[in-house]
Amino acid sequence: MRASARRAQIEVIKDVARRLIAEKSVSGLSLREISREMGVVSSALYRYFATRDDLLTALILDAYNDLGQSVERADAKVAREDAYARWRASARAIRRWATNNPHEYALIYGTPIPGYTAPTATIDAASRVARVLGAILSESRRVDTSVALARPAAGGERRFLDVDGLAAIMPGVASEEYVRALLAWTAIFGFLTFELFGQYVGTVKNANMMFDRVVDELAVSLRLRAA
Amino acid sequence: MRASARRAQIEVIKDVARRLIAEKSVSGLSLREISREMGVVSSALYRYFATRDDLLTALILDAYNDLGQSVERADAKVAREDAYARWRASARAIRRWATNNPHEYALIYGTPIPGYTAPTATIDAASRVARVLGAILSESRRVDTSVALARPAAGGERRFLDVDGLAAIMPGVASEEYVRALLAWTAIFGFLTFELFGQYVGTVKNANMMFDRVVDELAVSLRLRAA
DNA sequence: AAATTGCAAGAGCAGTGCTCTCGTTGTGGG
DNA sequence: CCCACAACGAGAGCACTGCTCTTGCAATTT
Repeated sequence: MRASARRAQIEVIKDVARRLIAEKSVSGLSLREISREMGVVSSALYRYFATRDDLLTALILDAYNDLGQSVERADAKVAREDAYARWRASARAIRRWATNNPHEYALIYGTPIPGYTAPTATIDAASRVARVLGAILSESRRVDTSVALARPAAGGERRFLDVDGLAAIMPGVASEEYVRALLAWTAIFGFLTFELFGQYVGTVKNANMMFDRVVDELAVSLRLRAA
Repeated sequence: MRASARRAQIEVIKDVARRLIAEKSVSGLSLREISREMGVVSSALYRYFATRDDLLTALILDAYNDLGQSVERADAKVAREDAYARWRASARAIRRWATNNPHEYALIYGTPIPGYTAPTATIDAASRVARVLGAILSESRRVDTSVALARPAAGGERRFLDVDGLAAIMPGVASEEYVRALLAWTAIFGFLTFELFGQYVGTVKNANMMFDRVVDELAVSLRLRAA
């Protein structure tokens, strides 16, 4: 009974923190304000989070899992064999989550907190999105084994990539494609970072449409879609 | 005489601030510590910067210009007509600057400061890099007018892009190429953000080599280089 | 019923950004 | 030349922050 009360209290703290982050920003989040909102004294919070960064770490973990779950669900709604539709739906789910939760996006994809050593649990949660994208690519190759490599590279990927880790995320995908796969992943989040952080001001007027174009362009590059 | 002393003092403040940002982080930058380093009382700094954010804005402006100048110089060293070499040199210059000044990179490409309205002067400085990349693409099209558009799109770019602004940055480039051009720009910085903010842990082992591969991939996409 | 453990309260410390007032000192116009 | 003005640094102070420590109460365990 006491343990569940504790878990509930932790959820309350995180919820209030999320609300305050949404109102102000992450830098404007203060434990004292959370405690004031909760009608409790600030030192009480330290029973649940030893430090402000610990609270932020918990929020980061939740954010990664929330995003990951959103993308997994979006992907699951599409016919398994339609790789392009899955790719598009997943990418759009990422953007939808990011634009709906810009501050939490900033929390996980923005400037890291000074002591930027990510706990392993965080890395695990962070990979959920990558796993979805990897699975789409992987299964598309299983369906259509005829896709010829446009530019069969030298294959020295082991020198600069963690080939084993990547093979686990997208089994069956030729290592010559890893660069393009990572580039697509990077481009998706690079786009959102640029959009949300204001770098597109003066160039992109309708980020929604532009995003779809970029997603299509990347789909071509990944050969999930014909040019 | 007094005006120059004032300018000098401003430079000292910014230099100390840059050093402290490099040591700790931008969030760990405090005016009081700057003042202590300078052997002056903290309120004295307010004669030069009305607010902490004003100081940061000044540092952001300097960072954009420093990066822009680095890239301009790198591009200038390469034979004008060799578009691919210029592209690669410029991209490498961006990465070199970013890895040499990670905290200043975070300052300009990381999570924006709460009051995230960028002054116009900042936007101007920020576009210096884009102008270099645009010029490379633009002049490459002037040299080789035979490049056929791989996928002549519907041409409705006006609906989601600031076509006029983009045309000013890369004159002579067909608007059907704008998406790919913006994508390349986005990918470069997306890569650096992922690299510097730790998202590549567990996948990319040698970011240096991977970056070159990505730059080549983008060069192909921009048709600055044959596949 | 007694002992232990979890918890909130409150005071307090060192630090922050920022404001205000007060002498001092350099500078330009009459 | 000298004086009024403006710029400047010093210092005190306000409201805020994260975090620590002690105290007393309440719930759980033994």
